[in-house]
Amino acid sequence: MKVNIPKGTRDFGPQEIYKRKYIFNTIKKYFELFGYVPIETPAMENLDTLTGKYGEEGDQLLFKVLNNGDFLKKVSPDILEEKNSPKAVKQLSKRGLKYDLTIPFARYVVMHRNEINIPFKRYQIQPVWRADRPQKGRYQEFYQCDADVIGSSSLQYEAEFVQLFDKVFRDLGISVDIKINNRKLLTALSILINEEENLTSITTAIDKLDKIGESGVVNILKKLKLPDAKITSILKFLSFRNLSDVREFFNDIELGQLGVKELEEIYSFLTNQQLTNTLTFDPTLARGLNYYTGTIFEVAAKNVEMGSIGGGGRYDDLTKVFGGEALGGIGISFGAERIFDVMEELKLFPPKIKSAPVLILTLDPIYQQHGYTILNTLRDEGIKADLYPAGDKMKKQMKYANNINCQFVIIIGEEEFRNQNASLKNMITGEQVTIDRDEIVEKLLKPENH
RNA sequence: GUGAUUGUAGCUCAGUUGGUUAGAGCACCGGAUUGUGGUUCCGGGGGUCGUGGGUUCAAAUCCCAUCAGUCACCCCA
Repeated sequence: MKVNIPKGTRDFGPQEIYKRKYIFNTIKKYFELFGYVPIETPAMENLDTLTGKYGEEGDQLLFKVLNNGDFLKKVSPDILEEKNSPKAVKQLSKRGLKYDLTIPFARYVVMHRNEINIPFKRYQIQPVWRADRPQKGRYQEFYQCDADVIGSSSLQYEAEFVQLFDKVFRDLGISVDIKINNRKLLTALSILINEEENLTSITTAIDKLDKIGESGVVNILKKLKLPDAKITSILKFLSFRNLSDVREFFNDIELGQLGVKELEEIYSFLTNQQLTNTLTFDPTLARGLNYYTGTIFEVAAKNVEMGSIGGGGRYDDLTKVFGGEALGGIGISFGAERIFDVMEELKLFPPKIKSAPVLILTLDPIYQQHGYTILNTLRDEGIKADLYPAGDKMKKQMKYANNINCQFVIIIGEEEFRNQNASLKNMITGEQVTIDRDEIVEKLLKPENH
């Protein structure tokens, strides 16, 4: 039988799990340190909760869960006859796998409005699913690591997220550039050139700049039938590298002034704070997600070819789609899968990311109970330990110990059994000593052995 | 959804213009070494050549279809 796993999914072996946990734990550590509290939401949501939130394309990428029971019986015959999938889905499926963590979070906030304290700072590290075609760094099942603050418009949180990005990537050893911009500036740009109805198209065009270059962006803008003068204005805006130019550029646009003021306030929060990584104002940063209304972030790894490994931004009315009161907020996300790939590529994982147990070897089944007693003594002391099942030749047992990267093995043979002691071998140095039973724990607990 | 590309041992790959029994390295198993792994030497097992069809005296090799992976685009993390 030929077995396989679904497209875009992966198995993770022990080594990969250790590495992934290392990333998640680092992120989690700083989420906690910054006062965020964890929540989890189900793998499945009602389809009504998910559909229509991610655009038409997003709806197609939703995994739908087939209804239980005789689901075909409940579908009206005309719809089956019509072969209209979107219509049929409504009767075939009432649940879907979650597509991101943000919409389920919004649903959570509305449902639990009276239990949460505003401002509510939550983090969430869970898998999400998208029926996308897989490619490098993109899977159908992947983890998102999100943190959001809702119910406050204070720009201190922007500063906080900059520092959160900075510290996490510092700890992981990835050198990054944290790019920052404000959607208000992009909106102001569309007001300035009197193209407000094209805001979204212009924004998505700008977002592609680093991929398709200036000429590519110009081509898109020309297709939108923008006159050359307006395109020139857009390019001028994109060329700015400091805020004073932007302020001057938007002299008469109130929203533009506001955007600059917000960015300046974020910078002033950070004035006396040490950042390991760079923070760059980037007017070309746009981000595709339409719900962002204020500050936007994107984090790019230096020295490696990879899309963004983190991002986020400020939004209004996250909860409005579910009929709750309009609560705005700001959130960021770490692209854990891509961070993993970057760290593999740059060989940034620490060599000793896991610790193998001390392995007890017995040279004859008659000593197995004896070994089992020692095993429990070690475990009681909190020493990670294991006992090789009796019977195999010493060579095979040693090989096993070597393969699982044991630092120490304890050997119980005829001699040790007779003298009530044990042979302790350091697998790294090859050094082997005979010690009393009582000394084993003491010896293994020595700090240089950890 | 659109396009490109690759499927040969557990893994990474070689395999000439179609031509005898499809190879290598690593991994695995055994031995050299009956109480010592990681180094060395010797030996061994393991393949429907992704699948199905076609062309041919003859197909891993050529053609068609199909499935799967990978990569790019759209979009996105």
